[in-house]
Amino acid sequence: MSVKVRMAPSPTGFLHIGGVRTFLFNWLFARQQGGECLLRIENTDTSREVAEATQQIQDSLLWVGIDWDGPVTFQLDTADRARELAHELVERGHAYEDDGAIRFRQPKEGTVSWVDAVRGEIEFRNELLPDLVIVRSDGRPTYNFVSPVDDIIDEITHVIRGEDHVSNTPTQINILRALGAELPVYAHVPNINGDDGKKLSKRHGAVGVDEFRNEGYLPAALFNFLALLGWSYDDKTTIMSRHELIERFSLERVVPSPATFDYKKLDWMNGMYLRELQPDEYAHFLCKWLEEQGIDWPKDRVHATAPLVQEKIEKFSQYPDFVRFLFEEVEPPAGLDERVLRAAAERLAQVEPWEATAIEEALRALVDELGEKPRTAFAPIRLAVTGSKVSPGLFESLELLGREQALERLNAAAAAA
RNA sequence: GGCCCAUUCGUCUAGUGGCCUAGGACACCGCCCUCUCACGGCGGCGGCACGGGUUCGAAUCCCGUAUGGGCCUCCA
Repeated sequence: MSVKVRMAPSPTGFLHIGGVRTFLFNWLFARQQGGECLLRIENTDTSREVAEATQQIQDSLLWVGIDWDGPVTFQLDTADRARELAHELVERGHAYEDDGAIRFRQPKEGTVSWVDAVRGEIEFRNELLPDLVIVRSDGRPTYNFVSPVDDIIDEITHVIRGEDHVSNTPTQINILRALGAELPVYAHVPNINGDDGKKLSKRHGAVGVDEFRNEGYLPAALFNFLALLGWSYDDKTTIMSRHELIERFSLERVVPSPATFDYKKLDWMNGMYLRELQPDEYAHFLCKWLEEQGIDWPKDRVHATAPLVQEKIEKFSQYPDFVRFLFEEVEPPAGLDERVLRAAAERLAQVEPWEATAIEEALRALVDELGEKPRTAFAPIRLAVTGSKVSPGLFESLELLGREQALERLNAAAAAA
């Protein structure tokens, strides 16, 4: 039998990064098994539905690189069928009416158990399970009923979901049995926490996919990072392509304990991905990001800066401040070494051609003649030209800035000294 | 409170009874490289929650305790 899984977000808001990780495991498993991965929006509780959410969820998944098979389906679409089945259960004594609602009748003795693909055997005593409402008094079926019903309809073979569903599982199994259906394989993946051990939320940092996008992370890096939260390939492999991840993923290697989201490690990994990009790809992604952020800097100049920053930043949000001096005026501090600045201006006026290598040669010779150390002599020049103590390579920066502006800034800073 | 789950360096993890005086990665610290910042290289710090068993031998198996988390809604 071919594998079929489903990603089942509820449209109550933007897609949470923890949800993305759970969906990623579904997706990886399906793709690896050559199976199908469905997207089902669990909108049974219409009162909590947020209008934009459905579209936003799809955009977010696609951005990260997670797609699905067939059309997007909605839990509400099978409400009629669920209601029918509920009434059948009533007729057969597996459910009963209660104040206009319908409650599922749990078995009164024995246990329900299953072998969870990530946690092993889990067992509950039936007598402790409450008879839950499966159809509300207004006729709308509830999640815990429609979900297993949809799994039957969709012929889901593996239910891979967050560990917060563990305690729903015995009830869903009892419902499936009462309905005479076969059980899927269950795999409950661990939660993702913030650094205080509590559920990941706003106060820990970014949690919505959009926020990661705005910070300038590469989808491929986030994808790789998320895959490693609760899963590993072996004892030393960290960077893996989408293709490798698909090939190597397995539910057996998913750990049962919750993970903490480590933003610093994500930054490092994103830097790795950024550095491995071809220069033109890098520039392309960078331009796209700038456009999304509404930063309107000349494209050709942005392209020219790409090789200067590629080794130096780990996410695009660090880009604007790093190269701002090439696009806007600078305000260097007063009191820089006037002697060095004037000498540099004078020397740079002569440099031919105006290219990084020639500029470097000239400045190094000058530093030597002045009897200065490179590190001390280049500091005021950098400050005068870029307005900052931290910048891309000085010579490349000068080349890009252009002679005219470079001299202007050098002289202005000298005058202020 | 009840039920269920979890517990290896600060963090992500490797580890399925001897290969472990516990391996890798991020972070942190130091050194090297160096025009700043990064990158890269080298080195360092740092962990099996605790207590009992089982066994010739336990991070690995069992029991208990502690801690953390999830669920207990006519939410999903």
